[in-house]
Amino acid sequence: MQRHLITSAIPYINGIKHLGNLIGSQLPADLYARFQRARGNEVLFLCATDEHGTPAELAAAKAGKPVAEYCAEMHAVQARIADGFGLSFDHFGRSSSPQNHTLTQHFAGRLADAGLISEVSEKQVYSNADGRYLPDRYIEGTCPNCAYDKARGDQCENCTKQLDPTDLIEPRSAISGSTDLEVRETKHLYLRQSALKDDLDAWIDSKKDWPVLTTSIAKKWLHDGDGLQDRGITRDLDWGIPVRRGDADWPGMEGKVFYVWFDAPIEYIACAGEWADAQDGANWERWWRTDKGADDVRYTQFMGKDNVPFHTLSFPATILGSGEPWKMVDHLKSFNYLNYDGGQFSTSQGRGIFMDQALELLPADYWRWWLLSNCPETSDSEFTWELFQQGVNKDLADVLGNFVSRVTKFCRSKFGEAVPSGGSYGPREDALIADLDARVARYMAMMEAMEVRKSAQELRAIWAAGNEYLQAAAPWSTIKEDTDTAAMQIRLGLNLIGLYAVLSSPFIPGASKQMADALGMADIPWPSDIRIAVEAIDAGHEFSVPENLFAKISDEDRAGWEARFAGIRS
RNA sequence: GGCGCGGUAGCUCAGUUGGUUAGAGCGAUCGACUCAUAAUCGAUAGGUCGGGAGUUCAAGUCUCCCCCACGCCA
Repeated sequence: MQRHLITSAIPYINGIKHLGNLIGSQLPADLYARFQRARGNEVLFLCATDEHGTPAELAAAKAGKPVAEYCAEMHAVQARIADGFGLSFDHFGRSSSPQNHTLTQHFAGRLADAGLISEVSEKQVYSNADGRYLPDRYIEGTCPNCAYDKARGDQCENCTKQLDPTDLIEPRSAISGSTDLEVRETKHLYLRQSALKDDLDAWIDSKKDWPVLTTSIAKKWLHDGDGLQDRGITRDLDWGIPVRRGDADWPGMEGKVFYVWFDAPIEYIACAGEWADAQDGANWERWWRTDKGADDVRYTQFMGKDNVPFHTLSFPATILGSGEPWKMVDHLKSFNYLNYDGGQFSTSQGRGIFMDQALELLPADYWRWWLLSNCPETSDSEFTWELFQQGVNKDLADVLGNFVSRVTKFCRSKFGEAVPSGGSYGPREDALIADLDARVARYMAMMEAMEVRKSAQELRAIWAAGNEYLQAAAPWSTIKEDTDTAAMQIRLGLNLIGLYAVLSSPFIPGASKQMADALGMADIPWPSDIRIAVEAIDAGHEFSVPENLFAKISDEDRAGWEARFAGIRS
């Protein structure tokens, strides 16, 4: 039995994610986790909310709530929606957990002991009215170059000139609008990633099977310009993990917190601790420590392309630098973006379809199937309502759903609601079994390789094979002169439904369960031999005719949704 | 402006280390069937593989130049 540690990039806390976010990491990660579990492998699938940083504070302020309370509420909302989409996390944690506080401080301490942390003095703008330091993008003013009056502290959007906050004319806080600002000298910690550059480079070079998208991004950061830059890992904020050196105070760092990008990936590890504590003390180190049983673990990360640098460089630098035997990622699967109707999905602009809205329209399986079968793997891909309607109607309703209908309804009308007996498989059935054998092998190879679109394509072909068989066997004709043969043909059809239920479960868990339930089969094992699998349900076994598994999306629905989601979310 | 990823049938996309008549699904057209959610099955049509030059016995697949779209950065 293999052991798979699987993590999805952790979604930020400030709001409900859109479908682009979903297909960019959580959904393919879930597909892989479900596949590995179905095959009988041991899986620990972890995800969490990323809760620290200025955007969380601002979102909380906008909602009129203390930030801790806001995060707790939004975490519950995201957890509920994730559940609605069937995302099968073993634990959905929080980067603000006590476990992550301890672990983040631990890593910082180890890195400092290893000489990989440097202290740097910086000048930052402090807002007296807001009672806090303002990062560059939270300072606005008039551009000295073009007189644009909404230039940000780091750059003028109008003339693209780079700026320092002190360059701005009449600078003001973007949060409160206050002009009561002053420049203060403040000390910060930097992670000396540059010292680990060669180690990281060698590590990346050892990953021959990673997608080009992944390695090319990592290589660019390693070698571009002056090479990998050191990175500030602390901030002058209230909300976050207090800067401590292990369990000791860190002189000079009082009142500061770690930067969100330092503590967020550490949550992958801390989340296992949260999981263990929720399981009444399960052993989490056997998943994460190679000296404590994680040697045979295969660790796979899923993420959008924008997250690649942090997962290939910053986080590995943290782990390597600690000098401790933590599990490093084995395979890193990254995704491009899903676009919405000619533009981008946008959380800040409310453009596109958000996860909660999607579930109001249709069950999760519809979205899961379409998104996964159109997954943006090699390049950005496009969501349009027309493509969505076509894909769902054809693949789910016509090919799979209708197959289940025609088999079960034909059997009910001719033989009753029990698997009919009589006849035995002949050449046509042997040919189907041989075909399915090859297709299932390809399907599994594609799933193992995390080739999401190709897996979906093969699964669809497996569904279609059932219709092809039925069309050729034509039990509705056979039954006129040979009842036994017709019974055998429809018995095979019913067995195919069972096979489809288990094979499809990583993609469409809901419909898979409906199929299994209709057959009265609680637990169908993953097929190791197709011939055995299609003889699993014996004559006499009772079944029921399920409601149509998938309703078609009408042109009226599509037009209505298209109009409803054309604007921005209010 | 620099860098990155792409530009393959009407649409969405596959095309390993260069090698027989460039593939799939959808859509279209025609036919078959009638058990089924007017579903299914079969067949056909459709591409000078963004443009140009080069290397090679042979290039969608390598090299160079150019054009276009998108993204990142300064």
